[in-house]
Amino acid sequence: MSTMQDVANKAGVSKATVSRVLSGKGYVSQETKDQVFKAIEEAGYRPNLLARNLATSKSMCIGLVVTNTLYNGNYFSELISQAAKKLDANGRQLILVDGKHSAEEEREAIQFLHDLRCDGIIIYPRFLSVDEMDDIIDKYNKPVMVVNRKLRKHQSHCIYCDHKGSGLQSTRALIERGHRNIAFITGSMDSPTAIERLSGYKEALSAAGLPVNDALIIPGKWTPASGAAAVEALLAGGQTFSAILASNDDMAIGAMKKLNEAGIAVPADVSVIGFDNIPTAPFLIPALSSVKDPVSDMVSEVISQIISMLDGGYLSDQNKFVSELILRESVTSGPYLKPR
Amino acid sequence: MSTMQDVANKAGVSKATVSRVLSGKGYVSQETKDQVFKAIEEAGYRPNLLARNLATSKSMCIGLVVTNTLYNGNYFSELISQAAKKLDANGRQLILVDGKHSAEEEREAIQFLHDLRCDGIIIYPRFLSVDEMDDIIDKYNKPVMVVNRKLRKHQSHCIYCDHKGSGLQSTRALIERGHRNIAFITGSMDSPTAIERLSGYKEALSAAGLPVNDALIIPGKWTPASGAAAVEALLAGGQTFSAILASNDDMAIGAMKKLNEAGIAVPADVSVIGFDNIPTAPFLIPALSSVKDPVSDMVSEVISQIISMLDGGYLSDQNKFVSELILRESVTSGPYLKPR
DNA sequence: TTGTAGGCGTTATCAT
DNA sequence: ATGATAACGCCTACAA
Repeated sequence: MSTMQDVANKAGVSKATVSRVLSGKGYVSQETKDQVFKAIEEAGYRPNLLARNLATSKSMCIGLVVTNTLYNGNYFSELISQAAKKLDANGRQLILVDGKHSAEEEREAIQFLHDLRCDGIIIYPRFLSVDEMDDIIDKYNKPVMVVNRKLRKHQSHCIYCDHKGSGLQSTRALIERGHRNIAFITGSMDSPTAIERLSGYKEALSAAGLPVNDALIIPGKWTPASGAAAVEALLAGGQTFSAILASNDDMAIGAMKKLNEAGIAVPADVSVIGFDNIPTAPFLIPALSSVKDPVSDMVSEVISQIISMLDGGYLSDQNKFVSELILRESVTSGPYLKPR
Repeated sequence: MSTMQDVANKAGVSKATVSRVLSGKGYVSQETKDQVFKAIEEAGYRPNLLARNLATSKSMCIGLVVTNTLYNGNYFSELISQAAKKLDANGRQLILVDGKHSAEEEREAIQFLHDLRCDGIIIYPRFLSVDEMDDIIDKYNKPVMVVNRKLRKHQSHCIYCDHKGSGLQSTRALIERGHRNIAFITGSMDSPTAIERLSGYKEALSAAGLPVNDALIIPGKWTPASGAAAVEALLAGGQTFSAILASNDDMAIGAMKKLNEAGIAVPADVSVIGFDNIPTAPFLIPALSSVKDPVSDMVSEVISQIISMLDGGYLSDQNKFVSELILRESVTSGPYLKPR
């Protein structure tokens, strides 16, 4: 690997001059510029980014910590592609690090990014508490932004979506359309998102003066299989319900399948709403309504803010995103269903 | 940020000693070790990986170039999560770089990884020609592996899946089950994968003495919408067909939807096979057969080989993967269908 | 406009 | 067992 010194020798100038030519800063005569470029060409010279970053203590890289359990399908790919695209448009690179399966490992991932001297860090947390993240933001001297969580202290360093509100909104939509017995399939309950969606559901019921029936709340694990199992449990329990609110589309899909197998029509007999609005779902199940989780918007905003911080700008406080309920035929009122 | 020198001062030793303690190489008395650790703790010291990498010219990072058009759903997320997991198990990090929309940009992505002094590079190419990749492998002095393409020169630096073979295999399966008029929905024809799958289809027909009917070959673009459009074109053209082979599952899903809308039953009237075997598809369409693309296996193998090279090992030549045809009810022979 | 020299934070090779 | 000291390759005042 040829270095800057090699180029300098070949061009008959000093390292500093080569550096100037490359960075475009400082004055350099056109003549020497040409010589230098020629030498660069001849030497097949390529700058060593490690050395440059060390010297400047900048890396033009933004780290993203995502925890493994999220590495799933459309949601994840949209998150990543959005981040990569947006950063790239700013001449920066994305470094993706896996937060794996625990708070400790999420901490390590952040530490790694820190040790790598990333210009900024985006955390899409799974196990880390908001308080700890507030601490991390305090300690770290470069921009850190948290996605999908509302922080207590550093309110402008996070961006989130009102999951409780969307649980409330979608439940309310079902109620308004005449549903009284609405089953709810939860996500993994170690996830704040799952908890918030459930609480929105409960609150909407209470607000409408409807009872919260625990037998209609079935634990799921975000997967299609767990959605199917939930419906199976519902049917086995002989529950009466005319609608199902599943905490994500994958589970809604699993639920749909079980309903079909049981000869229960959607939406004629029962209505289903999911969350996330994955693109292929409505293609297959026109009847599936969904609450669109605004991942791309959130990621996009987070990156804008990091870049703004790096450029010495201020952070906005507009950090709460709302998700949009996309109603399809599904929510038309079905008959109260007592499965056979 | 405190440096090694700070720690050394605090502990009353030299930088070199601190370095020894940290790396575990060389002798250092237990006593000084303790002092150093204490000093590290007090100073909140964290090693600067940039400096370390510069000094060692190693980065413990492996770069992965994936082109944007692949940033899609399950296939992509499986690719990434597999890579991240496997590398992590070897104490290394994944750096994901976007190859964007052209050969030039793919080149730049590789260059970037090179300049970053990654220990190795994995290329999942889209626009780069195999010849150019052979050149790149020649020039680069660290491990480079290419996924999903068969190279001419560096046969052991690539790993690929026999897409033609799987097109052949799935077409043959349909023929064996009595289908004579098999429609084919292509992928984007600028993709070698799409071309190979199509050629497998044609070859299987010819081998069985069946005519290749161009009117049954409809161009698609990998998306569900294009799959739906393809079926629409098929129906509009009044074509007779009892089976559809779609070049991926997303298009198969779109095709299924159109068939349903047209009142054509799957598999009773027509059989459908897709490619990739995305996990939610069979959940939605039990009748959808699919050819499983062995992404995870390929990525896993590629990483093993890179790690082996880094450790001075040899490369295996077992670099051809076969995909598995997963038959569901779909391929039972349907009646020759002349759409109304 | 160009060159010199010191620094970025490590590692690694010598001595001691 | 420990300490100087020279790399690693680049940037950046400061001088010339």
